[in-house]
Amino acid sequence: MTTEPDDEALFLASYDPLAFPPFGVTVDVVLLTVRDDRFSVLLVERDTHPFRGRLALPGGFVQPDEDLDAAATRRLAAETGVRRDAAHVEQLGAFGRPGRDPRMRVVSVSYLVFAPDLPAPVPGRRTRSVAWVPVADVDPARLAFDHDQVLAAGVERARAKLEYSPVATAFCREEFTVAELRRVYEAVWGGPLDPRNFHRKVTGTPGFLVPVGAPAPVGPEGGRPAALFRRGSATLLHPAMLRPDHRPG
Amino acid sequence: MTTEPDDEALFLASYDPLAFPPFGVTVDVVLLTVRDDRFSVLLVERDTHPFRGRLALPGGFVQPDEDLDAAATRRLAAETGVRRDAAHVEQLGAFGRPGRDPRMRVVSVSYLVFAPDLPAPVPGRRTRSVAWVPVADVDPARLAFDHDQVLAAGVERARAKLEYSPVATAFCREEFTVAELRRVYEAVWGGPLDPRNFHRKVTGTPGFLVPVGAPAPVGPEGGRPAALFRRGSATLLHPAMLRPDHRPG
DNA sequence: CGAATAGTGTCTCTCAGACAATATTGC
DNA sequence: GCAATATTGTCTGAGAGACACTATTCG
Repeated sequence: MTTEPDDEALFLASYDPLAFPPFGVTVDVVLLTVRDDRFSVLLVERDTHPFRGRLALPGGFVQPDEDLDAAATRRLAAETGVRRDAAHVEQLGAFGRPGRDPRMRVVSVSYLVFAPDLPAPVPGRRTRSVAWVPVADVDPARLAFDHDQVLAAGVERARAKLEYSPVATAFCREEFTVAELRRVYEAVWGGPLDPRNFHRKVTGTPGFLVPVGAPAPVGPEGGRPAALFRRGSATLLHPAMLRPDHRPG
Repeated sequence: MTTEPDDEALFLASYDPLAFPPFGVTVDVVLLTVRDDRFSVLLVERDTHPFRGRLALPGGFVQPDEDLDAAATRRLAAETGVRRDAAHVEQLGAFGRPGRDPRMRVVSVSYLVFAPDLPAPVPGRRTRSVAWVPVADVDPARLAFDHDQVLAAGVERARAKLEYSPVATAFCREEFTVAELRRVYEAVWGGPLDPRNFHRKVTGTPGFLVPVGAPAPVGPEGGRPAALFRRGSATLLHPAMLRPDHRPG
């Protein structure tokens, strides 16, 4: 069942990588957060061709000996200052339509990142500016490449994932209140949730939240102080959170 | 906001695609079906290097002007005879760890396909043989490349997707009985389901199944004949089907 | 009729959604 | 006390799981 070493070596020696059509491989990062109760994405204004002056997702070419995940987290850190362990990172998918990049055939592997509200990031080398933009305010026609499709896929995945996984906590700081978590859900789903049912639900779902020993923070403008929580160990929520009007068809 | 044409043309003219590290891009297909009540995957035995003699998922290099989806359906048709419209096809993800292919740096975009039980497929050019293998019988260590990881991701995605989407019907022929659909769920999830609750559930979930006018097929070895159904128009199930013991943690 | 499979009804328990009521803070 | 926010409790209806029961076929 195993191949003979001599045979294998012979084959490798005669193999010419350039006989295969050359592709470029990039990573693009859909970095999402909740800022001022607005579900927002990090966009950069490109300062080089192609799509110079247009808004785009941060990203760039994968290096020859670099894993895809490593490339994504490298771009994330370089262009936004977010460290991998401070956020939720998952692969979103590959986008490779011929012609999506006018320079050459490029396949982009996109990554979805959830991070808590962050200080304003700094522009990178090829970017004129970088900014958080509320998802609802993004004009898809203004985005470079096929980043409108990538962003749409990331946003929809984020909305779906909040239902059955505890990743919403990745939008919060390490310690947070139930109300803060609820505002994350409300921002991502785009509608109000009943604070009382929400509270009962998240505190009653096993593994979602763990109470912090010192349960008394401040109150911003009055009201009873809220208890603090950290994220629990669950990777899936059971039962799931349900989007209010969610009637699929 | 838009770039000047002269500027753009100048840049493109001076651009050298080969200055970027060359990647190979392949598609791999995780083709799943239910055969004899067994959840099975199509594997080929490789007849060329690398991994000659080892089992692998069907796949191959993407052509220079070919869309990723098109490449996947092309390989699907070429190596298995399955047409795209006869199956459910979705992208699974990209796998691109350096070293996963000894020939060169290769990023594989994998596709997940659900098809009804099919006649035995024929081997392709670089494959010695091709066969349906029950998922439970696959030895991950015997698979070529990183196809153990790709297969595992596809299997888990399939199991999860049966919960909230009607894709299980893609494993059935165009017209099917509730019992046939139930055996699909049982094969994929690996355990028995209550036929009575299952029947009530699937027929009661809006958009999942539509009854066929002529509701009387044959009975294989006795028993009341079952009604026939086709898949409905729903893309998501509400409420979802639930895996029996599914206690995430 | 008996065996086998298809399909319906019933009961209980969990849980989502609506919303009343209580608790705890600042002013 | 009053306003504001946090948290608990109560009720109702949908639905999942267990399982008795009826329906329809073949031999």
